[in-house]
Amino acid sequence: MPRLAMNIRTRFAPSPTGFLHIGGARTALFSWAFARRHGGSFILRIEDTDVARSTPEAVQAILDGMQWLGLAHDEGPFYQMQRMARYKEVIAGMLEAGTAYHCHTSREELDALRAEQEARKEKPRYDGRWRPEPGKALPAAPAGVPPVVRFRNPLDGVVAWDDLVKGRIEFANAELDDFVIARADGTPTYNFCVVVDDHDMKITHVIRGDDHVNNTPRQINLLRALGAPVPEYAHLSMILGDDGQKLSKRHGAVSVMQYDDEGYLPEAVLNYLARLGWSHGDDEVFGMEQFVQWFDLDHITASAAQFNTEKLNWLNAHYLKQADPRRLAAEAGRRLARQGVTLGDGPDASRVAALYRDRVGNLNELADAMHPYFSPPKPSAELAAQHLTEPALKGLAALKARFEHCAWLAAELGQAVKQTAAEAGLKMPQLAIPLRVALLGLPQSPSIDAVLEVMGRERVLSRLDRVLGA
RNA sequence: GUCCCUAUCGUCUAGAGGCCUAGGACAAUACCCUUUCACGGUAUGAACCGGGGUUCGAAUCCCCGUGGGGACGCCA
Repeated sequence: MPRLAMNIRTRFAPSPTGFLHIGGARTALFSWAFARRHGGSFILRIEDTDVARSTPEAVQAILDGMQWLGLAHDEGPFYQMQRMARYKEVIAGMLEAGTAYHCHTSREELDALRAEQEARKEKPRYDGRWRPEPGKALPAAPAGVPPVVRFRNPLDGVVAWDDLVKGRIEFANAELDDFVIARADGTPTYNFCVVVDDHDMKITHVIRGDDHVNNTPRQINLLRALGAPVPEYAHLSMILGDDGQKLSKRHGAVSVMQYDDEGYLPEAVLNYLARLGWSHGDDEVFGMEQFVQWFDLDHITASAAQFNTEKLNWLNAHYLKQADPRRLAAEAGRRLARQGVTLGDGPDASRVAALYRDRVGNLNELADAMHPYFSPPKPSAELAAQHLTEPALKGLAALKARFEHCAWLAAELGQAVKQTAAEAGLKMPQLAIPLRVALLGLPQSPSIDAVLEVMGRERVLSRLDRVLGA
């Protein structure tokens, strides 16, 4: 494969106008995996030429999101605003070579032009009125209107490329207009910077969102005008929200960091994203190491995919079940601390976490489940009335006596509960549930013997005292 | 409006002309396990957008239609 011989270089190039959302995260994941898969380099580039909308907070949010996901870049982050000198140099060269020209059309004129074209049901585009042609008389440049620089796009022929996910795509040059590459204030625009950067950074594979398909022919023409090689392109279709609607800042698009807040494990989010629009036969559950070995651009779906929170939840639960209890205890501890609960003088948090990791769907639920172990429970009046009845309390008293000198091991403790129930003429649930309410303030819990063992004799006895009124 | 992309169970998808009476996963339903609640296990229902071609044969190729999406900025 020639692909193995060349040094694969991919990039993720977000604009810092908001948080890193799920669609961006998947684009980053695929670019990262492709570079990793081929032993290449993954570059992070911040496209901040829109000075009005870019913010340092957004840059940080993107960096945080990438870090949380564990998508490390090999080069960068590069900031376009720091590459101004280079862009201006290229623009000057193009002006010199005649592949770009000054255009003095005002915004008002452009608006009028667009309105006319729309009225005629045509595709709105610049009409080339300032485009120099042999034998064409250009109007006199109006004074006081700083010109923009436009790219001189070929008039006819077609631009085509073999998109690595969508197959061959062709555009007639007649559909394209002479787009602005530098604003009146001299700052370069997106389509221009991308081309210069991708070229300078020797990007071999441009993996990006579907919404850039229409920019690609312009960028290819620009690349040709610059005498630069054209990279491979892979356009990823978009991700729709859970409701099938497209994601936008005001509808459904959430920061990847929100998944952290909601108790998702990064490996679950990553695994979910990997399977959203890409597949490896029937494989569903796999870690990043495996993903990198399998990943290719041939098995990416060309159509849009709908986000499915339920499947993400299932993967999250799956990863929770096999996560290291110490890590889970730390994560739950972080969350409990926010509620003012410390793990300090409670039972072994790792053991508690181990008791619950296969019963909860996310870290917040885990924290909730662990909560009663670390702060005294307060059974509601309803629960008390329902379960802490006269016969149940008698049973609990008997149980307490037994617990005082019973060996503190799950098997023994389970036996103790069974025997006490039998002696008190109670069925197992008739004693086990009141016991749960007494210890945890809840009628449900993991196996009662395991709960007892983890909680420890002292804590069990004192909690029993509380309900027995001793 | 113009251009571009796209179309398999509710959802994510397998499928690259015969292996498909279309497979897997999530979700759903039922049952089992069980000291509670979960977990887990087993089973069931559920799809090739429509119409034309091409071919001995089409979910797979082509065309048209329809649905969905994207783009049409001195945003990225």
